[in-house]
Amino acid sequence: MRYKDEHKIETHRRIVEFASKEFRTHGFEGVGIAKLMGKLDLTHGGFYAHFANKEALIAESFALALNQSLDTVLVALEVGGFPALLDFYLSENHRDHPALGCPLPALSAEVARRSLSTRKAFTEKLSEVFDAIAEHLPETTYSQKRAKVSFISAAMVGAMSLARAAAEPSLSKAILESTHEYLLTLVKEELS
Amino acid sequence: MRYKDEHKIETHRRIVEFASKEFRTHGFEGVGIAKLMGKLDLTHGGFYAHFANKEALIAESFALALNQSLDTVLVALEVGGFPALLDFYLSENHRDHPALGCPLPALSAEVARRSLSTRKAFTEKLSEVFDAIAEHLPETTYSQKRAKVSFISAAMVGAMSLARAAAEPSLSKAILESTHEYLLTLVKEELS
DNA sequence: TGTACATCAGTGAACGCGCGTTCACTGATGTAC
DNA sequence: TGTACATCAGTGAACGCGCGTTCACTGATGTAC
Repeated sequence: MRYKDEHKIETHRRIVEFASKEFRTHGFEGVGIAKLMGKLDLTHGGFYAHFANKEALIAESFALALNQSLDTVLVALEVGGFPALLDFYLSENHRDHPALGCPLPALSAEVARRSLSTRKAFTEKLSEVFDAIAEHLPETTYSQKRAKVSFISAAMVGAMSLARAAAEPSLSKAILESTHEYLLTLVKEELS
Repeated sequence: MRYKDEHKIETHRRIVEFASKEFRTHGFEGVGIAKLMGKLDLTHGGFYAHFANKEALIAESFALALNQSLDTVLVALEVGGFPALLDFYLSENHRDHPALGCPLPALSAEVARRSLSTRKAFTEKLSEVFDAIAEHLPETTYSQKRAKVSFISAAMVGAMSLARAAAEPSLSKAILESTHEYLLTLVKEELS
């Protein structure tokens, strides 16, 4: 073959990687194929040599973002347990940089409105994420761990969504801080 | 004047009311002016006699949705306190009918990406909502009440966002139920 | 009560624009001789 | 080593479409006589 195998794979990877940031920043509908490809010094026509359509890019780049976010979460857990996870997830830095953060607060409401196949891909990844976090919990049964992970995730995701929407810095910060406080109490209780 | 005062006001109200449902169902970008007006048996041109632009409609109809949602929340609180609120908010019925439900899980991620004026209108309404709910809490200080409301709201909003995105019914239900369980424990603790 | 009139809520054609997608093509590349 | 060639990653014009917004207008209405 006249191009190395790596070549096309690398371009594909670059598109997915960049798209995952753009989607987190502007939403699925706020990112156009032509502009996206242009920012990568490519033209829009080539897009369809890599993806069946925009929906396929959405599913793939969402999964990448969730994987990357999970990696960060696991590192925090290994370094400092749940307190470290709360510190990093519920930080102002995370709030102010959606492009590099967890895709759930930025995009899960939009995922709910997309095709069934996109939602299925999302669901599978989310379940994997819950399982990976659950392993770090002290609860005895699997279902207890899953329940606690679901709750903590819901609270963190909701807090981040609301904190990003709030225009008043004090309100935004208060949402992050109170969620941090209550969740910290919850994960510390189990140690006593 | 040749039309009654009520006439234009009533048309304006119909547009905002219907738009608030459409936005919750399809997102801000998923609703077009022409189609919206068409469904109300009006033509798109008339829209600009009622609103400066689409952004103004977004701000106004989001505020309406949040007001209506607050009314429902307050009724639940008066009827059965926080347990009743959790029952209704974290129900499958609420999950499956976003058009008539709370706009926060459906739209707060999108609000975060809109104009500052829209975000300011959102922030003010959200603060009012928090205050109204806070009055039903037993905590002694205002800031304790606000902190608890922020946390409960964040958890409910996040749980609903994730539950709506999840394609697997068992996962979706599990998120709602575990959030319900943990929040119920939280609001019952204070009684002991 | 019946008619002429002024108002303005609502109409609908038109605008420029960006969207997702298709497709005939081009030209940089690795390979074969 | 140097050249001819086949491949296919990427190009860019074109498609139909819906978007938000503007604006000259129409015609249903309540009012004045």
